[in-house]
Amino acid sequence: MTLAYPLSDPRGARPAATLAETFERLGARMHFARDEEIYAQDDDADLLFQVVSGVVRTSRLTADGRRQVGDFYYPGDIFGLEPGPDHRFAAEALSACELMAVRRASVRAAAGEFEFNRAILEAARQEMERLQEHVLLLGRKSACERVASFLISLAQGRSDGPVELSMGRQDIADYLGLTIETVSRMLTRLQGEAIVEFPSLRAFRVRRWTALEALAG
Amino acid sequence: MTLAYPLSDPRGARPAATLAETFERLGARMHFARDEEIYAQDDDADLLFQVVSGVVRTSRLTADGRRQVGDFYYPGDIFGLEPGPDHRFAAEALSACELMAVRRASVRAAAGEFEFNRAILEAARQEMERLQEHVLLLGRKSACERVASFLISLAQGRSDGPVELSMGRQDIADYLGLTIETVSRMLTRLQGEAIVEFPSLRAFRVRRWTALEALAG
DNA sequence: CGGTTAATTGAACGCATTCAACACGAGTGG
DNA sequence: CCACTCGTGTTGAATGCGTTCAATTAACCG
Repeated sequence: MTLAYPLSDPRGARPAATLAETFERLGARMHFARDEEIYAQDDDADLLFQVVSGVVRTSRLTADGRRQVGDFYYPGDIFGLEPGPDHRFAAEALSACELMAVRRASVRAAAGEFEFNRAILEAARQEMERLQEHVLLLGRKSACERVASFLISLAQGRSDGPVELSMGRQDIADYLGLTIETVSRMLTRLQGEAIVEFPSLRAFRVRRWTALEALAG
Repeated sequence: MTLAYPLSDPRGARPAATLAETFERLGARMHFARDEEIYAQDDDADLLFQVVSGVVRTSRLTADGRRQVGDFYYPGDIFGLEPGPDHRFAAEALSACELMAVRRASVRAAAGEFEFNRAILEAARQEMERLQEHVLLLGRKSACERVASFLISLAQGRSDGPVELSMGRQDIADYLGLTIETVSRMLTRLQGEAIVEFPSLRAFRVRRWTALEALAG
């Protein structure tokens, strides 16, 4: 990891209008290489991050080695916001990443800034929404439905152009609570039914949206 | 549902120190009978609730009838905080309930934007913690581990006295992402190994804590 | 080209589900 | 007090989905 700017920089500035601006003002720009750890499980949750470029994965390891991927974070997303004083999930760079980081202390110092507080709350809400959706997926969906849901969540918005798959099959499996083999089988099946198409291993295109949505449960 | 006090009561009071105090001051006391709906899926998320007595269950139904229980809320817990403008999960009273309810707008008006955000954020964090734990459980734990984890979460704190099971087997199953039969089998097994003991269907006692924790994964 | 890692495919297994029957408890009325 | 019923929970047997283990293929990079 390389640090471009010093981390602490209160500098007594005025309230920021947007979270992005606050990160720009109070934050430090950081760079992480592919597969580099951003923070570890059980680390102090001191910093709050916003993705500028690249993709980040959060994950948690159980004692006996099983892994659960929490989520994937894309440019604009905020992560590192934790319930307690330490990180329950570790964070790693899926690809080369550029991040903005702010200390919690800085957040507190700038606490008068309504907009900033509001933005953190907004981030917490997004996080809750992701988590609720994830609980429903893991609790009540079949393997096929999970994979279909996952592809939809990646592809939605991107009209019809090919969507990049930033993560490998193992990451997808650990995110969906499946094995890598099952994920592979489901992808093959979806491709066989001409619902999605894989120009390469790391990119796909949705061919039949309604069919995919029907399969997502 | 019966309403003891009017819902809106700004009364120009001072900022509250804690969310609990805010509930005491601004909230309206509400009563719900067993199995009564507190709010429905897709209702406007206008109110925020705190449990005074009784137990509340949140749940979500999929189109084809599968149900996922979000969580169970006990006295002191806050629920109803949602990411978006409407409720993704419905809430029902598991037993006869006494709740304090406040309008979001009331809290914001009375406590000030800052206090409001701080308190809500704190509640959101607790909710996130529950959700993260739930994701790990649903994604990577076996049926036995899920049931053991569930019993532990209910029993922790309560030294060794019998713990009440406020919910039926179906609720437990829908919370753990299992079927009612599987839950029953696991409970029978834990009982057979003298790890827990069931004086009645709706109460249990932990006999061997370390064994139970070992099984929880 | 090899050499290496990631992904797919196949076959056998096992855990949880499904379907079905049975047991238990609480409430009701004879 | 017992018989009846209904809801809830338990138990058994068979099925199936996803896993596991193993082998093969494909992609990537020197």
